[in-house]
Amino acid sequence: MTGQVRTVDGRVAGRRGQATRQKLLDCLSEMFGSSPYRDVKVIDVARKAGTSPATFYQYFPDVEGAVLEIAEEMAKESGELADLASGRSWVGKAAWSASEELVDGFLDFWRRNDALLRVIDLGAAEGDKRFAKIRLKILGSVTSGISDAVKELQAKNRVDKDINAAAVAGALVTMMAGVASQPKAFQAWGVKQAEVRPNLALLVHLGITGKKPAR
Amino acid sequence: MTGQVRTVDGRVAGRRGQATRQKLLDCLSEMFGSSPYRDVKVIDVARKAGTSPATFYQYFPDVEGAVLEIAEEMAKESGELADLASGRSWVGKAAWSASEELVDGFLDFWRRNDALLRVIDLGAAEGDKRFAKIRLKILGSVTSGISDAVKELQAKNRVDKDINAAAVAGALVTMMAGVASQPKAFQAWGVKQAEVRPNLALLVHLGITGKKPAR
DNA sequence: TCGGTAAGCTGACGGCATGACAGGACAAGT
DNA sequence: ACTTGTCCTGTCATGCCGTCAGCTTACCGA
Repeated sequence: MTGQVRTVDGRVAGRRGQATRQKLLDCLSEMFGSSPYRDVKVIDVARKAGTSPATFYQYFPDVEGAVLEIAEEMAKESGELADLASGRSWVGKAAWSASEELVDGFLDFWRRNDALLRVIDLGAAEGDKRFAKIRLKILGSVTSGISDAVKELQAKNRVDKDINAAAVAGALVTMMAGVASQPKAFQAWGVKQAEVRPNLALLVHLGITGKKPAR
Repeated sequence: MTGQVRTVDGRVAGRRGQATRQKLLDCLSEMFGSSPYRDVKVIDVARKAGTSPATFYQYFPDVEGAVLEIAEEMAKESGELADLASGRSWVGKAAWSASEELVDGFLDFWRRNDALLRVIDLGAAEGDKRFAKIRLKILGSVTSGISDAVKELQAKNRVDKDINAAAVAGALVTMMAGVASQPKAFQAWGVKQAEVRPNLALLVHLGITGKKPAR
């Protein structure tokens, strides 16, 4: 699918080249966890990878370019999210456990990749289409899964027809993403971590089925 | 309340000084709207304000310091948000219009200040306590307003007692904030702007009252 | 074994941002 | 006009950015 890996100046990267390239990506990933986005410098990444800034620019046009690379990688892993909403039963008790699992799976995924996802969110919000595209790829599968669930319930007359399934799905996904990326806020509001998940699951259940869960 | 405005080296700023200081802040605000956070440079702000970088460093330790200043200013204006949730009736038809007005007011506020709020969110998510504090100040009033509404309904036995009011309120506020900061995402999911607000209001209504709105 | 070729890496450079300082410009009062 | 205190900027050292030429390394066919 993707052609060979190429350097900025057009040469094809060999074994060794790909290794250093990957090492640079790894170091950059790690860096996002430890220092603010604004302070991530090429020279630091290069030093950490035991190479020079010039080498970095052989493989990436700039820091953003490298970030996009990492993000693409993560987007591939985000396929696991799709199963959290698709192919589930959203009726009765099954709907409640589906909500719980959706919230759990989503929050876990987000917390595993929080630093990177923050950067993607920022880029997308600032209007960068490349970041927006990746964000869509990551969230799209869950969103359409939820959207389909709502539409199915609408078809069975279990949910009002004048609800826009996609809008509700998008809002619920956005809610989960937001909650996952600001865990400290809930602490400040006097909410324990353990309390967040069930209450979030409740809101998801309410949003999808329009009813209180039957536990 | 706040003491006199002081320069970095401790002198008190006079009339003229405060004027240039303010101009720098204004130019910085404007800059956030037009260029990515990562690329905002002191020299650009200074040039835009018709002064020199040295002057900037007279009044602010760095870009972040200035951002915090602007953010504090905005936090003061965020008092208007408090009235969107407090002192409203959350029963029957009144609850529906309260939901609509809450969503409208919140989204408008967020979109008016989106660039700055993005930066605050990022700072808070990255663990900077100063930004987290400001974020709390902005969102706290709405959150506690919603939280109180839920608690009141719980007291009247109209909402289950095992719901954590603060957790639900926080999640709803986070949802609104997330939706406001990523309007493009909904477009990509095929949802028109006009569709977002009513569906968001529906979710807010469901979350607070636990019931579908009586329209 | 031995060039030849392409890949891989780095030193070094001009350019720009940062941050500190001293001294000049300015306004207001005497 | 002179003084005083505030305000601004020229200048400098430092450090990062992004690029290039050129050196080293690995691979390959003869």
